[in-house]
Amino acid sequence: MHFSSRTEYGVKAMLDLALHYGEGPVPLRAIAGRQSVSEHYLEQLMGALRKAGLVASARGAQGGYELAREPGSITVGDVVRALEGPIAPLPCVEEDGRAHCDEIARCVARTVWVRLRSSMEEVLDSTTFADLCQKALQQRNTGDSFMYYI
Amino acid sequence: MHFSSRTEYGVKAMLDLALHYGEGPVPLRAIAGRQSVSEHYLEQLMGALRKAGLVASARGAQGGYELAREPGSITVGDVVRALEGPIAPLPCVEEDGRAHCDEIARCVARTVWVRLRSSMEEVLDSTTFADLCQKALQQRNTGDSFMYYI
DNA sequence: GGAATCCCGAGTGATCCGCTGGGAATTCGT
DNA sequence: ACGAATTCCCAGCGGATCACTCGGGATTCC
Repeated sequence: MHFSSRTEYGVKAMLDLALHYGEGPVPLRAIAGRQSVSEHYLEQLMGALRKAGLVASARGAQGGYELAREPGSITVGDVVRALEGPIAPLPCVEEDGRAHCDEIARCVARTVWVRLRSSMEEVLDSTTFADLCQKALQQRNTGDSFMYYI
Repeated sequence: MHFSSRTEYGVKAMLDLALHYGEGPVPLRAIAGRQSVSEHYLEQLMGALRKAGLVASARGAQGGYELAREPGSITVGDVVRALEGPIAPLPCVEEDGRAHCDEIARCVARTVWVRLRSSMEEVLDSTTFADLCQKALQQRNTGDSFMYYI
């Protein structure tokens, strides 16, 4: 049970953008280099993030990506949903109605998955990229060796 | 991001066994029938659960499976780990040391995954099959139409 | 015009999932 | 002793998804 690495890379990229928020568009090449991810692969993820309205893109020379809103209003959950689909440990507890299981009303096992989903959403939706930025800067200031995200 | 249906079926099967705890071995066929799962497929899952020490098996006629311990001492987390491996949203936050990422100490994104893992474990490890049994019986008593698990 | 970008779709090898099949070993009832 | 009921084990398999790569088109700045 893992999120795919799309999500891992996507969150890293978004954090990178958050750390450069307000400085104009950041080209993919720069992000890919800092995060050691294939530029071409990252491109696909950014496409999804753009369609989800989380990043804005500028084409042409001096173009690139930037956050579509301020870091404090974008959560990790937003990114996960954009890249991975609805957050749900099993199909039968996805939020959109499609049941996929006709025993929903009286399925006892399902109560566990519902609680699990809530608890996952609580963590993911309560963490914004502003929070992560702050943590990153803190880490940089306490002279903690070297900062990964420049 | 879903658990595989191994887990879904496995939890249902374990709950079935829990509801028949103390009545001697339950044959696979009975479980498979009640839970509408392929008997042969369920067999594989039970193999994993047996190796994890969660169920005991009796071969031959009148054989079958039963919980290896009392329902109150087996959690949903136990079953998930037996069928799905360590609970971790990303490989880099698996409990056994294997890092897979050399930036662990200063990777800010990782803190989110760690918190997520904890929160998932908290839910899964705090739910025992005795709890689920109780919920199932409650539901049966409140005349809630019909009980799925007989 | 030319370089730097984003944009898009197609292809690919590996891996896993969900399931099926066949058959051996074990145990119980008669 | 026999046969039915069961667990056990291994092997295969079609489809899906993942993590990429490749190639090329469109756009924008200098």
